[in-house]
Amino acid sequence: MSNYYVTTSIPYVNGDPHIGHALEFIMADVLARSARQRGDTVIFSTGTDEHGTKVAQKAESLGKTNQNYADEMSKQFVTLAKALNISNDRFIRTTDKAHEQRAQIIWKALKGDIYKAKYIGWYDIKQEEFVSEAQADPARMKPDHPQAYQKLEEDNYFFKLSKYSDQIREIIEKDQLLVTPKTRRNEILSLLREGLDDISISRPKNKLEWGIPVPGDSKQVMYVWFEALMNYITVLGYPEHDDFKHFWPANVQVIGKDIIRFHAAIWPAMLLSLNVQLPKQLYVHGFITMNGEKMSKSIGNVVAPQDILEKYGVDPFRYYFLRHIPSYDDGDFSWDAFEAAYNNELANELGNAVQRTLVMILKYQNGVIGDIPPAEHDIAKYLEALKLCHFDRALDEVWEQVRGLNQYIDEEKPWTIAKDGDMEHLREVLAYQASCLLEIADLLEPFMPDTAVKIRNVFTEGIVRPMTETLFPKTEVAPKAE
RNA sequence: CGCGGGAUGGAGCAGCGGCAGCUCGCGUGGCUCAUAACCACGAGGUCCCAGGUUCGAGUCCUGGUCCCGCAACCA
Repeated sequence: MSNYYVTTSIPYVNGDPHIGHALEFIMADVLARSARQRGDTVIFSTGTDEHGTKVAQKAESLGKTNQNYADEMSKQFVTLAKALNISNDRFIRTTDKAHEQRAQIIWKALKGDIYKAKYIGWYDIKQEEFVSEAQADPARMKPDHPQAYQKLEEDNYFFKLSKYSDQIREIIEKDQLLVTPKTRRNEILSLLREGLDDISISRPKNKLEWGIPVPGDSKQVMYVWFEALMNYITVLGYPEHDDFKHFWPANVQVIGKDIIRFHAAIWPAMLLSLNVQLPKQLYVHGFITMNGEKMSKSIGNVVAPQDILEKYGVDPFRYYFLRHIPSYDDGDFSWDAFEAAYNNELANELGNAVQRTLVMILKYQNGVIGDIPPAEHDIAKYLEALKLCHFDRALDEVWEQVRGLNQYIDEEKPWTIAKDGDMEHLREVLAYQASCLLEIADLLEPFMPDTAVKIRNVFTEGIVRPMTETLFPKTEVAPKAE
């Protein structure tokens, strides 16, 4: 029995929650539920990232105050998490007073690696932001261009990231910070081999006031990324709270592939500078495409998580994204693929296995199961997959059992046994079926918690309790699905 | 030659030196307990291209083509 701490990255609130956020939520949720299932004490934290330029701009364009806008958006993410049956214990907002205060404590603790310098770069006057050398349009660097950039300099605080390149590289090479999957590990290692440069970690207040004030400098606010990363420990009450002492370092931090750099370079450097342990594992998931295309508002192919949830319900949603989006790669969503998975795998294979077992016990034994010996299949591969965040493979393993059960029923032919009148043998066969389903329910628990409960309700206590409704009703038209 | 990843039957993936495999879809047959569900069998692949190493290469090496991600202020 140990403590287990898992986090998601905290979504930036400049847009509505999308499928990618949902994916990350449910993946982390599987880890949390699975840890609880094996008896660990778990803290599962998620939240929202709410400061910075984009949020301020968005709020302004909507005629709202920054805080009001952030409040509304944050609420949407809370709603999504609820709708997805996410079992998070904490929900941190970077505008929480506690976070702001602790961020300032952290800043002070990092003092030794922070210095003030001038940032010089091309500045886009209209957009009110610096443009990186790589992204800048060369034509606009010439002064006679109508929208010419300005060469501008401003005071910034910098963090000595460069100092930590080698140390972080070694830690990742030794898998003390395990980066999963391997390809992501390679990616970050090559980045670290090139060496990291120091990063700017503040903004002048006269350009952007929507941020946490830099302690001791009323003219600067913290750069949003730098401060957002701190949420993983501020939520535990760094530095003095017991939760921090007992639950840090995190067992797994779940992130998307677009933010590896921040989590496998900047964040570890901050922790090293604080003299705090690094998380044990960083799991990096991919992106979801829609019918093979990138989802974007301009293409107009964005599917909101709510659309799917309304039509099919939570567990099928969780199931599809955990099994059919490759855990180590990008994946695709299409209504066709979703429906196929729903009908074949959930309704036909699993739902029907429950149904036929249930009906036979009712029909042949008046609902009495009798003694149920525990079915003990080898779940080593399932556990291994789960440990490696290979959610898709873990579910493949569960379906091996579902399929195995259907084969078993077909081979034993309980209906024939019933006709032949060998009631004791029949009882053994049916009890074994029930036992398999109970085991499947256990394995499914982290992935489809509601379904697991429903299956257990039917078969526990030696007597069948029929379901009030079909487990996964099949239908083409929008079902009120379970 | 900035860095990293990928290219395997209609779709999604596994295999990483020894007869090319899995799931879905498709076809045929079987069964009847069941959500027209279940089970069995079958068709379908020059494993991106060109060279090379090897008795033997999706699997290793070299070169090329195409796709994807990252590339110090966008979180």
